[in-house]
Amino acid sequence: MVANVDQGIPGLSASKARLKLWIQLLRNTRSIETEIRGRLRREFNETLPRFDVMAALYKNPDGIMMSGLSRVLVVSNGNVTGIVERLVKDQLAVRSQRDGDRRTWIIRLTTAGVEHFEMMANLHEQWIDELLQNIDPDHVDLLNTQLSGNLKYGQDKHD
Amino acid sequence: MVANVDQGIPGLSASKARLKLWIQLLRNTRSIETEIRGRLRREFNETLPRFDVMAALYKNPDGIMMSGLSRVLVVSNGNVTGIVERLVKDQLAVRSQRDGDRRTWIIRLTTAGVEHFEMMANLHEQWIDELLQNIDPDHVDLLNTQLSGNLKYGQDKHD
DNA sequence: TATAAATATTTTAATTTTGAAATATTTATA
DNA sequence: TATAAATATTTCAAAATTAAAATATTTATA
Repeated sequence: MVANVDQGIPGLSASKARLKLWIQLLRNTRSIETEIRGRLRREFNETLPRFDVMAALYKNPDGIMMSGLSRVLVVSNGNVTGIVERLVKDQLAVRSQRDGDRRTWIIRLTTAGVEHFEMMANLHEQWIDELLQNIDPDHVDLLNTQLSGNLKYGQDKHD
Repeated sequence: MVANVDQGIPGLSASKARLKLWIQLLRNTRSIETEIRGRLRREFNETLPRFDVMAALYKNPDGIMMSGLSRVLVVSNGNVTGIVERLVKDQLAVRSQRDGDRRTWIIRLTTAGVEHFEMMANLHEQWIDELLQNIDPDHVDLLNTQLSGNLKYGQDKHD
């Protein structure tokens, strides 16, 4: 057990205080995600994971590899396979093979996919703006810096 | 589209800046969750959702209802049913009926469950302490306040 | 007291998610 | 050039997750 010094909250060690705030952070972000998920379903009959993949594809009009999606969305490879499969089946995305590298797939939104995403994107941005109204962007920025500071592990590449 | 005023980041409207930071926040928290999930599996052959449920049960030695677990963990009712079922099967938790209300179940950790959780809890707390080393607790606290400020929707109760 | 509304939970079907193993391909090295 | 190592992706089985519907019970109300 870590020594009970340097405590910002009376009676709690620094590590316990950090743990508590971390749990609250997860809870709060999950609440907002739940709200967004419900609105996507009710307004557009769309799921959050599909929306997230489409957003990543929209940001990459020249296409992005499966592993790129996995990296920027911080989900497993196999997960991306399933979601993209369904988007392709719905003709919202296409897979193509390039590069002379026959292992890699390049994923793009179709015209219908772009239309579908743009139809949702404006309202989605307004929702985030509404739900995070109280947030000071500078604080989030700082916290993001602090959060990513210890990620010697996973993916923290820019977009 | 929201007017392009009050911009903290050049070229980005306030809502776009907020959206971008929100996505980064989700990505960073997810990276840390992924790391914790992997360590739990490798060190203890345990999953994160099960650990989270056990943590909530440990904090409530007098028991907590299924709906209470659902609320504090911000997951659906049906989800809790499945996880608790597996914990009960493994004899780490028990369900009991009290209150004179035959709809409700009170869930508790068994002695084995308490032992199992305590065995993991210290190391888990160290992991969080390590992974969030760069985090200023005051900033997380402030951000939590800001995040929960707009949650007229979901659950933001204490505990 | 019936009946309706509210509450607590489980069930169900579909999707999401993970980690590990398998497959295919490319790159590096002996 | 073989062979090994690395890379990219899919497949697989199990668990997690959701939303909606179903079930059971309690509480409120006419």
